[in-house]
Amino acid sequence: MPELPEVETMRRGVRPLVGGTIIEAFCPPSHHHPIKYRPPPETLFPALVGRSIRAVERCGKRLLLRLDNDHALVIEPRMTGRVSLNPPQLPSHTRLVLRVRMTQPRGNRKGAPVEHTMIFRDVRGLGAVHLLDANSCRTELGPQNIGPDALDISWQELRDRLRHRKCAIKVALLDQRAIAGVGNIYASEALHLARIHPTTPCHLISNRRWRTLQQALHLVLEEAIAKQGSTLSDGAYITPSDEAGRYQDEHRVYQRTGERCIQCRRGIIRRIILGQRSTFYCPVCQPAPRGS
DNA sequence: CATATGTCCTGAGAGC
DNA sequence: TGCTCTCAGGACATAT
Repeated sequence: MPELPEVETMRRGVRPLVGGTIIEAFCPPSHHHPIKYRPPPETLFPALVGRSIRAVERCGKRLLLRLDNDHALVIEPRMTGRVSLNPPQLPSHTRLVLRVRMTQPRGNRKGAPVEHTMIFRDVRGLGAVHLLDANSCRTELGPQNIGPDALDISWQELRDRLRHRKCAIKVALLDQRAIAGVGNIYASEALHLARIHPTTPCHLISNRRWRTLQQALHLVLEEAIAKQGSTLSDGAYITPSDEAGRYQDEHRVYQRTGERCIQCRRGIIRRIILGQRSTFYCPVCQPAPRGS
């Protein structure tokens, strides 16, 4: 499931498209249910042709291609969406194909045209592709809907945004309006590193622990980016160059139910359900909050 | 406003 | 072997 590190890996992989011009955009014919396109495909795809790509950015768990007309092509991978650059052939469940011609090929004095193909593929089809104008970008990706990026947020801001809540800290970390980029994997991982029990109510967390949690989030996310994200047993996530991520091997608790904790070497990792999502923790490192 | 629940979707795996 | 069932969870809509 692409979270911040996986989408950041996508962003870095797709960076070679910057400066190129989109010469073709389409979705190959298929029998599967269409994903959510906005505007609908018959408007969206033609609107992309002829546009050049100014920048490739990440907004929380979304990938943004900034275009030369102040629009942005926003790709939301959600559960099983992934991008590939120059795939050998079009795989099943391909939802978008962009052919991009590089206008100024680097290190190529003869100027032979260089082309790239970027595809967005989404097996379960829960993802979305949006073409937003400048105004929609400001509102839909603005602070009303997307909180500060998890890599940029200070511990004080994290605290101030969550400390009034009574819900479990694990649930709060998944709220993209409070803090952007954290998903189910990295919420469990960061809480374990910070030694905070996932059910701890936000309003019971001390200043010292908010700071520890922010540092843990930062560390875990940076570690995961360095390993190009986590490819789980379902294999849903893969890097743009079709390599598996390697951070799943470094997971401290996620999908490690029954294993011995590598941090304290005593606890046995447990799995519970919080907010309808699997949550993993070590009962020794992360003692239950008082009164539960 | 905060929080809880239902919905979408497909393929993998379990169980019979 | 082949069928049916359950499960995975990010974002959003709707309800409380």
